Amino acid sequence: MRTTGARTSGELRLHNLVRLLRAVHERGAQATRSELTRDLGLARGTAAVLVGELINNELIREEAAHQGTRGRPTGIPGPHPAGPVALAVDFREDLWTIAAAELGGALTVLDERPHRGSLPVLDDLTEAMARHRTALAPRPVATALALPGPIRDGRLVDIPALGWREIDIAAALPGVLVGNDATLAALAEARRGALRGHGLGLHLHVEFDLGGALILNGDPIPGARGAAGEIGHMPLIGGDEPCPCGAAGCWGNEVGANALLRATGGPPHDRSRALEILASPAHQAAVDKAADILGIGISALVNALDPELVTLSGLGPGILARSANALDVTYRQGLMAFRRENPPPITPSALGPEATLIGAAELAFDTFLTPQGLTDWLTRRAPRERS
Amino acid sequence: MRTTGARTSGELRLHNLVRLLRAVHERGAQATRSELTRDLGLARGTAAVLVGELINNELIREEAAHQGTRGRPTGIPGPHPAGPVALAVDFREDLWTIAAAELGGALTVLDERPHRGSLPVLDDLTEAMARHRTALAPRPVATALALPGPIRDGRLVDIPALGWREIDIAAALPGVLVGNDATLAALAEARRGALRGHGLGLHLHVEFDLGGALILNGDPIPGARGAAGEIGHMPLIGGDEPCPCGAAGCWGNEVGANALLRATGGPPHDRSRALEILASPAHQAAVDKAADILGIGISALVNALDPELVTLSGLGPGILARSANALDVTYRQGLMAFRRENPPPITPSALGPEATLIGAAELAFDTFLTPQGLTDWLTRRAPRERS
DNA sequence: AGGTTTTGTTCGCACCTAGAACATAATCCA
DNA sequence: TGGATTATGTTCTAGGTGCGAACAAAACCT
Repeated sequence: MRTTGARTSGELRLHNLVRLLRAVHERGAQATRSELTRDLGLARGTAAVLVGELINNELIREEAAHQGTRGRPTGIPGPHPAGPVALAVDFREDLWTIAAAELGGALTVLDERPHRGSLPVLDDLTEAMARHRTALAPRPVATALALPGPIRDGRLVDIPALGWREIDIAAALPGVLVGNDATLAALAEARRGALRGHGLGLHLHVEFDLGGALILNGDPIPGARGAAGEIGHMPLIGGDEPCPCGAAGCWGNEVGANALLRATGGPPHDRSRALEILASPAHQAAVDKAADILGIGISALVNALDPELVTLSGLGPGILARSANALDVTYRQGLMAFRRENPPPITPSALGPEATLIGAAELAFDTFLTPQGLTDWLTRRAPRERS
Repeated sequence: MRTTGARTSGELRLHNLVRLLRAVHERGAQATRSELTRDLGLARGTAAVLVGELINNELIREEAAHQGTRGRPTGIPGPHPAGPVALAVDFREDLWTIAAAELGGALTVLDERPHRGSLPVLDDLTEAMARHRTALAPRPVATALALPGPIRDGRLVDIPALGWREIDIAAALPGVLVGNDATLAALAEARRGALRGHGLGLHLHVEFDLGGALILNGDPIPGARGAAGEIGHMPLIGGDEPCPCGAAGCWGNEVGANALLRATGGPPHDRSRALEILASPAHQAAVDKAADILGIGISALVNALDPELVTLSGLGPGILARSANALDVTYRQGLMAFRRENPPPITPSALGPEATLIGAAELAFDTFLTPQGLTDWLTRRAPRERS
């Protein structure tokens, strides 16, 4: 739970509204009102009042539950057709996607366009975002953008594959939350994937680079400057190979798409060819090598951080599918002896390629599903409604 | 803040009592009632009721504040002479110490005894703990024990230097909270040291081994099996040197007391000689070497985790004092380029050798300064008092 | 069709905190 | 030295909240 706690009887109501709305969202708009009432420890009467207030304010709407059980039928609180939506944007090296998420997490792709990576693409993106925002008005409550590179202080972005350096994204897209793609994939996994319900988990996102995040109780550990998750930049494999990041010997370089392309003698920055390599039996050795290194790195992180579970997204599941054995050997070898009898499992993401968008939507809703966010919504529509 | 939030108007009172008591403790029993009232956002009337209730239940007592300001004088809520205490035990390889901490953190050493490390020492310790607990009854509310080795699931302890393997400490000392010494030193630093007030910090504790913890908002990130903090067991320095932990190439082996002893040709497990080496100019090279490795390791952790600040305790401050330059060179070299312009500072602990005890006391009080802990205290004394 | 079960609805009650009005005790200043 | 000022403690009322009991409703079971 991320609620900070009420102090006055007035805040109590607000906090319980947030708790209820959050529970609806977290459970994918699947839970019945009676389940929510029980799980949140509310009296039935209180729950009725809270649900009513959310419905009155167009935050949720209650639909009949499918029957089959005894007793008076209950309802399923779900997204209101005029209710809040989060805008989620996934900006990849070759393509951007805009989607809208409603309460519960259901995603609708609104727009998708390939691009060449020249800077003016940001203008196109800004225009498209503004267009969708006004088209959906007043429903959008927050917008979040995923970017494939380190982000400092929520502003400055480097995207190595496009040659972008220190782009001030906050100036280009004011009011938009930004996050690293790997961190957001991790967030998605924490909320709606294999990490859900676990206390401490480690998620790795393999693309051109290797990124990831440590997840604690459903939230990624945020770096001081917003640049955590650069988990690939540790010298875990000996060697002094210089890394584009400026350090040397970074293990992440030997795992991602570029490593596969390099090992098989192709040009860099070609994601589709990397996928082919992963799919083709001819390149088993290159994939095995990446899996080797991945195992070494994960073992080191597990030793240091002791997660319950490790999940992989991006190219990770492909590597796992092709070279599980190679990975497992180096993984176990690198573990401290006492961890070997029951090591944290390494599992593929449960979410597929939309993980990053899902994570961005969660990030956006996180700012809304708070006492402040809810207050804004309620006061904004106070003038109109009064029933 | 670690309060989870009230749900009912009844819980509200309890949560506000906890918030107030926690604030008293966190601020070292230095804050005045009017400061606490403001900082917690309470009405003066409410604060009066809460303070009164805490006083009535012998949790705090209010003393006159030193004057000098205008207006009606306020009081300083501090520990009650019959109020709760936490028992903190530091078990080192050669010595154990028992101390009592009162609200606000003031520590009194109750007992201290050198030992040889044979297993019956646990019986002596148990006896001493029981004796002090009954002598102070009914004040002790929790006991926490710091141990110099990894702890699994809060039960099984390995202490390499003593040859202890898989000792079931929960069976030997039922009802006692146990924690790794490095993790508890980190906790102390987070609550009452240099990490206080920072969001994300990294603390390293250098003794025979190298341990530490990542601190988020005042709390160490807890490992899934209680065995996080084994941060020294990553292969960051090349080489295949086997480590007693079962893995190979662990950087922590080249930093601690054993590394210094090895480099200068002495027998292992001699802490006082390690301190001499640190103090003697004749062994500058050995200390420089340890500092080198420490810099490498810290840079890798900073790249991956992005802390605001790195703190060192145990032998760390000594290494820093002697070889700050050597450390700084490898530290900067290992950082990603964009982190170099403003890298997180590396500072010595502000707490000295008592850090581990302080951390144990904080751990114990953490279980008391909760709605549950407070309820237990209040109901326990309900039969007697009623004023 | 009547009994059973589960849930929604209504309402009185106990509890909490805010805030206003007043009391108190220190400093400041003439 | 004594009144003005200021900040804080104390007291009390009002508004708001959730709980829980009693009742109503709507499904399933036999």
